[in-house]
Amino acid sequence: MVRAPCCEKMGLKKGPWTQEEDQILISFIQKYGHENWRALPKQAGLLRCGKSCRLRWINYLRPDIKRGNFSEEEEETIIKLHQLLGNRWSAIASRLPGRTDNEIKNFWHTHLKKRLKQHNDLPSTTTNVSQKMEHHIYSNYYQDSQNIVDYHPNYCHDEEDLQENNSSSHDTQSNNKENVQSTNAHGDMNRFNNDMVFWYNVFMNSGNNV
DNA sequence: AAGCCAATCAACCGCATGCAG
DNA sequence: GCTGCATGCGGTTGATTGGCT
Repeated sequence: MVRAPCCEKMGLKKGPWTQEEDQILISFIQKYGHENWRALPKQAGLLRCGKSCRLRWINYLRPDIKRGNFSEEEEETIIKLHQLLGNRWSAIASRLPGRTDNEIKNFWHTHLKKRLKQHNDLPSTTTNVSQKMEHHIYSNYYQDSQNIVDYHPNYCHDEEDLQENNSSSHDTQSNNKENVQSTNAHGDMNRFNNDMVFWYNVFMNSGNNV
């Protein structure tokens, strides 16, 4: 719809945050919360746009943020969730306490994507469950470039959608899904649905075991 | 020591969505 | 139902850092 005014045009500051700005933002939010991001910088005396403040708070200053390297468990969770949800980083982040969508997105692009690409090259040497899972996923969905389009998990919304996975969709993205899938053979669709249900179950059951 | 290059990650941009009037 | 505002989200950029020659 209508875009918020650009920071530059408003004479607002861009670029890296200073410690001083961080402090101002933290103490303001601790005192008054963040009901209205747009009004916040003005009230707090920051020369930033609300969007920038929100991002800084969510991705860096929030007290419950977990910083540092991702554990193996977290890595595997991200991989599994990415298979289920696609590039829905905020949905993935919501299942990883203390991690932000931005952090996960960066981690995916810099580490996991690369790592999983390598997995493509070692077909039968996998030993543990997660390795087998990853291999299964990639041999099914990623090896064939055609499948990347046809089966891309972006088209699946989240667990709720998966549970009602055969039903029709209710937004534009899902309409695209229908359009894309209508060009596929029914057999492919069934395989897709079966696999998605399978991985959904794997994921739901893996919580305590990974 | 200097220069180059790749990797990393914080931050920005633009679009989508939800909601109130 | 339409319009406009606020926020959320995903993609992308660009500055910084670290490793290599």
